Amino acid sequence: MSKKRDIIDAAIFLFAQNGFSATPTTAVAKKAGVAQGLIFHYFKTKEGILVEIIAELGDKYISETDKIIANSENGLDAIINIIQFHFMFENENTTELMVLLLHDIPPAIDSQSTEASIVLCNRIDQTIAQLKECINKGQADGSIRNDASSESAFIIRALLNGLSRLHFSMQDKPDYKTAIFEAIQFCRKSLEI
Amino acid sequence: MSKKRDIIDAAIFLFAQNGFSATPTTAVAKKAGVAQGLIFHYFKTKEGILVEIIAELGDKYISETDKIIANSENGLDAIINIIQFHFMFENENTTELMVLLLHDIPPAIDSQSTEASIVLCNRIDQTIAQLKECINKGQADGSIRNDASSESAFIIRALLNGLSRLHFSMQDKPDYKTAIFEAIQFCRKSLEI
Amino acid sequence: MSKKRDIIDAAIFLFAQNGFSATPTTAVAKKAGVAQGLIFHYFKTKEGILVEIIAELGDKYISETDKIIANSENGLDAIINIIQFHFMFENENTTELMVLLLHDIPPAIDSQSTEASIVLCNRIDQTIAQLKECINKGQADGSIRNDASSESAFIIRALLNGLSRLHFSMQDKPDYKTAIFEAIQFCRKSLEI
Amino acid sequence: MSKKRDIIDAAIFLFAQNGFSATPTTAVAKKAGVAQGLIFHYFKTKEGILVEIIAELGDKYISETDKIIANSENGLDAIINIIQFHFMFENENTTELMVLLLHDIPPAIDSQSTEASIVLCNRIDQTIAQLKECINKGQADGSIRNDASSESAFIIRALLNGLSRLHFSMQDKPDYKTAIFEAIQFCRKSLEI
DNA sequence: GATGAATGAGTATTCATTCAT
DNA sequence: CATGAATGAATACTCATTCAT
Repeated sequence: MSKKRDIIDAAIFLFAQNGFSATPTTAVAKKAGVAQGLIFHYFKTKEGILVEIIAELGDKYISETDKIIANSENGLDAIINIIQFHFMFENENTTELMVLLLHDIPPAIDSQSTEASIVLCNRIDQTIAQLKECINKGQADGSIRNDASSESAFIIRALLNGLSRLHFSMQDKPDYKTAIFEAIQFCRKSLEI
Repeated sequence: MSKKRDIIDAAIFLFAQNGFSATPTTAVAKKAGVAQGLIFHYFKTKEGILVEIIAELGDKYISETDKIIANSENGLDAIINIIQFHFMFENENTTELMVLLLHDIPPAIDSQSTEASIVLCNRIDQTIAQLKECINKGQADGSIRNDASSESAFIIRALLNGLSRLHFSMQDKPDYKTAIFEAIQFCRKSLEI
Repeated sequence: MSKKRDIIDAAIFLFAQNGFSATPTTAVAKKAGVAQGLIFHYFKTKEGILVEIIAELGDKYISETDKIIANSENGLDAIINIIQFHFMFENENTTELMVLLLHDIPPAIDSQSTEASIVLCNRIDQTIAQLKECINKGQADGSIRNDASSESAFIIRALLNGLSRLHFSMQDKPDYKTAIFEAIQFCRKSLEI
Repeated sequence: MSKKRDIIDAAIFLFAQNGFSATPTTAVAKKAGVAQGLIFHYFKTKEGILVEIIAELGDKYISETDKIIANSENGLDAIINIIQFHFMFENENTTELMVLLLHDIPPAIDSQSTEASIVLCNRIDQTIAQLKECINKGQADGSIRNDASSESAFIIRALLNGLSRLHFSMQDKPDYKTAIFEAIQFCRKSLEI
């Protein structure tokens, strides 16, 4: 199973660096130190590697945030903790996350949806559902104001993904630590009673 | 110059639908009703089309927001108006904007930056600079609280881009009008005194 | 007629530098400072330029050698003078001659002969005929030994063209002046009584 | 390795017939009976085929002439034998040699040198070095006159290449057997004491 | 499991040539 | 005579994928 792992790791590195479609399977095989054919033994298609990367990282993210929600005092606290976790996660899984957020999969629109984009959207959907759950919980436990709509979950997800994307792609990044702190304040002020 | 326009329009449509790298220049030529060679007469490379699309739409966005800033009462008002404009712009230029936000340009990292990604980052930088200007103005005119850092500009940009991206790529979109309203509230609560 | 001349001069330079097939007509037009279309106004095809270059230089060479033959004392003297002239000509028309000798025209074999190769072979044939004439004359006037066959003309032509080719294409050229002197001695010893 | 051989053989035939740049790789693949992609599996570029052809034939020529030199009685004898060998070699490897001598490689001048031209010049250099060696040996063993300069090696090479070129490209070839005999006499008279 | 030869469809780009102006 | 937009056929090279070993 070690060689399969080598292939995935090589793919993460190369997809993050050059993009999915600009990375040939020959390059992945070379970096992984295996024959090109072995890739298609483990993954039916090139996209199969991407799907596995997305699912793996997405599931890891979701299971971690699940724990965070379970361990938080109330709904608002859970959201704050998720935001903090997001940036820690981004920091520890920069390369992998770049594959998810900067990947070049055709949009899942017009029935053209690819398997990778379906899996990715599914994982994002789950994170939005988690945030919604937190908002509902927070409104129940009194930590989040009642007029906050559940659409806020969508907004927070957009904010987090958008920040990571900007972080990855911009050369002139602002003071990122401050930005993270600001992001938390941003959400807190918007949600708390 | 009409044929050049036809090529750009065809490219916008196809890049938005299938992604940049999944769109062959033959398809662009066919849709534009011109010979394939003409594409390379006007644009040196396939990426040249993308660069022109990005620059064109980016400049349009920036010049509009410039006007909005000039016509707003104060700093906070300007930001609110920019957010509203953003969604109107997204609505009126959905296809073009999908090219900018969903296109598959390799990340501008590791010196691998492509011309398209450079041009795109440059335009995003300008929009961030505009937002910073609004924050500074708002703090001067008393419409924005003094402890709001200029990193908020980065956050608002991330929020807007993130929302449009989610909007484009997710199947189960939430009630978007509410989301827009929420986004404005989100920012207002976070910035106003 | 000045622009036609500009086209020919540009073509000579570029064909010599990059080879005929590696030189696009756009490059010729650009260097000549004319529109690409004008090339096809003066020359029906790209090969037409090459044909004109070959014919022009070939005819110049032949008419000069004709004069040399007429002015030489005897057959052997004529050949020696032609050899000397050849190297002077090579020196004064280096670029043009490179087009003739290094050009990449498909071989005139298997009925695939191109117009350019026909014109070139025709000119070479004429120079061989001139040398044959000199040998015959030399045998008549007693300056060339009788057992020298008329195939020597073929050999001398091969020697001259071969030397120029080597001269053009080799980096480590030997002392060329000595080589020229040697070439003359080479022929003299072989032909004279 | 058989398919690689098929590709080379097909390329030799087609390059000789139509010239290098006028031969598409599709034609080579078709004639070789392989998929076009296989060409680029074995040779990185189209020119790679040419390089291999040149190196292969050049090395064969050089190793044969090395043997001839070793087996010759003296320096002059070695040169005479090399000349005879050259024409036998030309006869037995006509097609391959046409690729070397008629191919359309841009001149190795102005730093524009292609890999093929570098390899070719290198092989020609080696044959010149061999001839020089023979002249030196001949002057030592008394078979070649002392006032023959080592530039004669350059001249003999020019003569042989020039003769083969003329032979390949001219329609009206003279009695070639006589020409060979003459060429030998030509050199002998010029070199021997 | 693992290799790498072999395939063949795909694709950006080039370029001679035409033609309306 | 002169331009340069427009054409369309040609072509080197890429690359995911298959398969015999």
